[in-house]
Amino acid sequence: MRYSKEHKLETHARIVQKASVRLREKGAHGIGVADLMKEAGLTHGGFYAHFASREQLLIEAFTYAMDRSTARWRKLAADTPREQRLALIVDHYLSASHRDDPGRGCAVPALGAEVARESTKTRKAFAAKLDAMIDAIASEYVDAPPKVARKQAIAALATMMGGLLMARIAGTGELSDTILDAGREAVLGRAAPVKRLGKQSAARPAKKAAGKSAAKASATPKAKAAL
Amino acid sequence: MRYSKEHKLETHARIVQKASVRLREKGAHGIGVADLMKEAGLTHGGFYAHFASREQLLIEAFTYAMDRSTARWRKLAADTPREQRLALIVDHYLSASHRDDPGRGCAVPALGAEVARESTKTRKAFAAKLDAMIDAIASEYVDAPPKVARKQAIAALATMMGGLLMARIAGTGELSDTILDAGREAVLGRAAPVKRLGKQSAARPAKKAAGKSAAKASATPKAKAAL
DNA sequence: ACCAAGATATGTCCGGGATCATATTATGCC
DNA sequence: GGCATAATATGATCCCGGACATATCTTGGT
Repeated sequence: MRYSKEHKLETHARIVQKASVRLREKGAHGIGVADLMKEAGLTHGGFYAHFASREQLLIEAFTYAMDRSTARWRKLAADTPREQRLALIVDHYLSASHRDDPGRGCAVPALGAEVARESTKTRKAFAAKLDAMIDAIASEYVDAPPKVARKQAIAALATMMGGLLMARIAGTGELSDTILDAGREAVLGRAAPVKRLGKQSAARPAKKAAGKSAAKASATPKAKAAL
Repeated sequence: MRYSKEHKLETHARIVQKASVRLREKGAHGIGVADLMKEAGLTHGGFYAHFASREQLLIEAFTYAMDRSTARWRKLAADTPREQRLALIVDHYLSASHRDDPGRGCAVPALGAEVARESTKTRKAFAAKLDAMIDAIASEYVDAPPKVARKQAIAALATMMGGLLMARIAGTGELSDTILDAGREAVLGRAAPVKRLGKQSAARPAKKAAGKSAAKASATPKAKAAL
């Protein structure tokens, strides 16, 4: 072969990476093939030498973005004492910087709804990565049986993703910050993350943090539904 | 005036309503002006007699969809004993029928991410309705101080919206149903809803951990329309 | 240095969508 | 019934995006 062995692979990877950023920023249909190629320093013509279709790029870019998030969490967990892992992840996830930088953030709040409308093939590829995400978080709920841990992980992720989505809709003002706070508190069960800025409110019923399984014991008649 | 006073108003409203359904189904950019007009039984030409721009229709359609959801919750609450209200709303929200019928469902999981990328004007209009949604749910947390109630409402909504989004990504299989379950349990503090809602996706035993303390039973009657 | 294969660029086709200008149709008042 | 006017339809324009056919450039081996 004339070109260096990895030349095309590198170019391909670069297209995917840059596309994954711009797609998260502008939406699955918010940017065209020509502009995506330009992001990688190329023109639109060579596109079909790399991808069978635009959809194929979408799949690769989505997959890449999801893998990056999951890998980041696993790495963060590996470098952190167990009791702090979940808090660290959640604090990063429900932060203003994540809210304000969708291009480098989780693909689910940014692209999930659009993915749900794409072809089955695309949706399933994405769903598989969502499943991996769930597993990564579930592995933090070590003291619960696998099925319970997965449900807890799902609940935590749902709150995180829904919270980030809501915060982005709200923009950057007070409501948005309150949403981020409320989400963190709900997931972490009012435990104070190491580096909270302010806004640490009164006691709330214990949540479903890494504690025992369901722990519905507290039987709080009213304030229930802490999550 | 030649035409009956409300003729145009009715047409306008019909366009908005039909559009709000199709937009939730196909995304904010997934359907064009011509097809949206066709939905209302018209052709595309008259569009600009009703709306200054496509964006204006989006704003009206989004607003309409959000108002409908909020109004439905308030009505549901008014017709239900206090202890069951939240459970009823959540059970409807995190149901297979809501998941499978985005056109009649909550606009946030369906359109939120796209709205966050629209013009400030559009986003703010949507955010205002999100705020109203939060208030509607917060009014169920009657025994907490207003600020706490709002945070609890935000957390509940985040879990609901994130859960529905995740469930739609997962499709209609077992993972998807597990996500709906996990979300309900998280929001309602592990109480199992008495029965599933109307149309069930795949045949699956809905008998999940129903053992523990029955915090709040939720006798959900049949339901069809979504939230 | 040369050159063939591979990688990228140029240019085009086709379809679709937003917008608007103009034509047609429907309505209710005289 | 006829007419002025409002509501809707027809048709055209302009632009953008995906796909692809073809041309040009780049590179490593000779």
